[in-house]
Amino acid sequence: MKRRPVRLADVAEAAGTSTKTASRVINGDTRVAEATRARVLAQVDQLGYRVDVMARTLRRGVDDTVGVIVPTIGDPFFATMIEEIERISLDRGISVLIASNSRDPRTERKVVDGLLARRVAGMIITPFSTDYAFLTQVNTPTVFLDRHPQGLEAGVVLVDDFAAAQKAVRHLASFGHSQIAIVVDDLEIETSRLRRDGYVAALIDMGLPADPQLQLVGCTDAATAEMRTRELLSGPKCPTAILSARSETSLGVVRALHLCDRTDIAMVSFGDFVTADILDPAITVLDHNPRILARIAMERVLSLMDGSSEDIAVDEVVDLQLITRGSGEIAPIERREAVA
Amino acid sequence: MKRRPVRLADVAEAAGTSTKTASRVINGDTRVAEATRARVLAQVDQLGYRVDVMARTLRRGVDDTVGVIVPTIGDPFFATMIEEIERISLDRGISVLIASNSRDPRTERKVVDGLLARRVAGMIITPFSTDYAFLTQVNTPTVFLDRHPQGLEAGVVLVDDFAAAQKAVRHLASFGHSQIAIVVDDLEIETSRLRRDGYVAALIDMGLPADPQLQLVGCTDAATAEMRTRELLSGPKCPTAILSARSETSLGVVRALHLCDRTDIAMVSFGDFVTADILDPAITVLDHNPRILARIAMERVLSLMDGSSEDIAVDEVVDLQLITRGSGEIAPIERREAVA
DNA sequence: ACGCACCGTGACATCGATGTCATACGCGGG
DNA sequence: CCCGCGTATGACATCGATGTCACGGTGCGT
Repeated sequence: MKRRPVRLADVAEAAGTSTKTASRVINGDTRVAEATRARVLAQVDQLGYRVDVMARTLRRGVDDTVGVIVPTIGDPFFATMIEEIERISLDRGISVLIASNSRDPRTERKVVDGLLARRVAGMIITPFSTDYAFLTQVNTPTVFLDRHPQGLEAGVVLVDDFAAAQKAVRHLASFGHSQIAIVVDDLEIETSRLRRDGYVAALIDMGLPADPQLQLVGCTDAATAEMRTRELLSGPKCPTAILSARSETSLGVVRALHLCDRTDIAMVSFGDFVTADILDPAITVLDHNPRILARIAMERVLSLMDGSSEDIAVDEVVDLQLITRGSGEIAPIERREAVA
Repeated sequence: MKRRPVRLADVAEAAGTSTKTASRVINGDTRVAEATRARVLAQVDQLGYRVDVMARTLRRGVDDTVGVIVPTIGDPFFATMIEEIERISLDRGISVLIASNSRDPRTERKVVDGLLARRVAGMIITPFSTDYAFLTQVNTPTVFLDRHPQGLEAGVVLVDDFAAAQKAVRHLASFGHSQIAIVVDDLEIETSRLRRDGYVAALIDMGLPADPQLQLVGCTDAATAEMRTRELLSGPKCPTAILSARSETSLGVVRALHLCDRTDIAMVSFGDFVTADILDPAITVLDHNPRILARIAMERVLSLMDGSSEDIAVDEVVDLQLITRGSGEIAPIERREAVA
C-alpha cells in the first residue's frame, strides 16, 4: 500500500520535459512556452504533485516561514497573538511555525535551535530568560516581543509596562486607596519587574508607603495567584485594592475575591480577559492588546526578511489605555463608611 | 556579517575525521572509538553545530514531527489541547508543527498540504469540512479529533456529543424547564449536528416540543452568540433555559444574560471555560476536557508512527461529566412563583 | 546574407546528511 | 603463518529541487 511520493521528476517525465522546466512552471517562471506550462500543470494535477519543502529549502538555504515562540500557547494573550500572526502570514503566503518554551530556559534554547535547524526565514520571540548572545552567530532576522532578550542588543516590540502600572496605581489611588497590593510573576522576567517598579514608583511618588507585604511576587499562574491572594485576604495586612500584573493571574485574583466574598476590594488587571466585562463588578483593565503587538512584530520581521530594512536595535513602544468597568472605581471601605 | 551555517563537514574536518563518522557521533551510533567521539563532540560544541533538519529529512524521507491542525488557536479549548500535545511531544523528543484552518475548507486543504510537504511523520487533525479522500494517496499516519473527516474511513477520538447534549437537556428539564433553547454552531459541522440532535432527541423523548425558534443555529463565535441570544431574549419566545453547545459561544450567551439582566434564565455550557465557576451564578458545564482528548490522540498517532499498531477505523469515545455549579439548577420563573 | 539578442529548454552540479558498501587494522584459532 | 572475523573508519551515491551555464532556433537590424 505504500507508494512513493510523487517527485518533480515524475511530473516532468509524464509531461515530456526536463525536471528543470517543470521546476520553472512550479515556480511561476515566465520564460516557459504556454503549451509546455499547460502540459506540466496538467500532470501536476493528475499525479497530485506537491513540492518537497525539505528539498527546496535545502537547496534554497531558507524556508519561507516565520517561527514564533511564546511562553505558553494556553495563555489567551499569546494564543490571540499567534492567531493574528497566522492571519497575516496566510495573506502573504508564508508559513508559520509555532512553539512554546513552557517558561523553561532549557526548553527555550531547544526550541530556538529547532527553528534555526529548520532554516526559518525569520523569528518572532517572546524571550523567557535564555541568553541570546548566540544569535549573533546566526543571520536569521529576529524580532523580540514584550521583553528584551538577555545578552543581545535588539529592538523589541513592547508596551510601556512601567508607565502603565503607574497609571493603574494612580487610578486606584484617586479613589482613595492607600493599601494597594500587587500580584506579580517572577521578577526575573523583565515585564514583571517593570510593572512592579512602576507600581512602587507611583506609590512613592504620591507619598504612599510601598509595603513589601502587599507585593505578591512569584505568581506564575492563576492557581498560585488565587492561593496567594486568599492568604493575603485572610492575613493581617488586607489591602483595599489590588493590581494584578498579568491577565492570567487576574483570573486567580478574581476567583479569590469572589470565593472569599470580598468583591468590595478594588482591582485593576494588567491585560483584558474574556468575561472581564460581565463579572460583578466588571473588571477594570489595562488594554494590553496582543493583535496590535502581533501586527507590529510581523511588519518588522517581514521587512527584515525581504531586506528592505536593517535590524536596528530600537524599541517600538505601544501605549496602554485603561478601560474602566467598575472594579477599579470602588472606594475603600473606610472611605465609604466615612462618606455614609 | 553573513556567515554560512556550520555543516557537518566542517565539524568533521575540524575533528579530523570523515563526515560519515561525525554523522555517527551525532546520531549516537555506538561503533565509534571513544577518542574520536570526544573529538567530534568537542568540535560540535566549539563551532556551534546544529543538524540541518531539512537535509536530514530529505535523506530520511520523514521528519520526526507530528503536525496538528485545529480550527482556531484562539479557542481556549484547542489552545489547551495543543499545549498538552506539545508537552507529550517534548518528553518524546519529537517536534510539533501547529497550524489552524481558520474554519475555512480551502485554508484547511492548504494547511494539510503544507504539513505533508514537510514530510511530517504523523498528523492530528480536527477536520473542518474538507474532503479527506486524498489522504488515501498518502501514507502519513493521521488521527482525527472531535469529528469524522469527510470522504475517508478513519478512527476518530471524540466525545459522545449526542449523549452529552441529551444529558444536559434532561438535567435542565429535571428542574422544570420546558422552554429550553440551544445555541449552536453551523450544522455542517458534525459535532454541532450531533449536539443539536441530542438536544432534540431528549426533548422529544420527554414529550416536550422541539421548537425551531428556540434553536439558534449558525452561532460560529462568541459575538454572534451574544447577538442572537439578545434577540431571543427580547423576542416573543423567551426560553427559561439555554444550552450553549460550545464553550466559546457560552461566553456570548453569558454576556447576553448578564447585560440583559436575565441571569434568572438557566444555562448549561458544553465545555468549561475560565471564570465559569466565579460568575454569578456560576456556570454548570459539561466537562469537555481537551487534555484527555490530546493524550489519547497522541498515544494513537505515536503508535501508528512507530508501526506498533495498524490504522483501524474505530472510534475512541470519551464520556462527559456534568459539573453542576448553579446556572443549570435554576428553576423557571413560573415554577418558582408557584412554589412561593 | 550575417551577426546578435533573446527565447525556450535541458544537462549537470549542488544544497547537507546519511545509507551502502568497502577498506584497513588487529587478534585469535587452526 | 595464514585465514577469517570483528571493529573503526571512509568513499561514494543518494534524497528532491533548483541555480548555473550552455545550446539550438527564431527574428530583427544592417
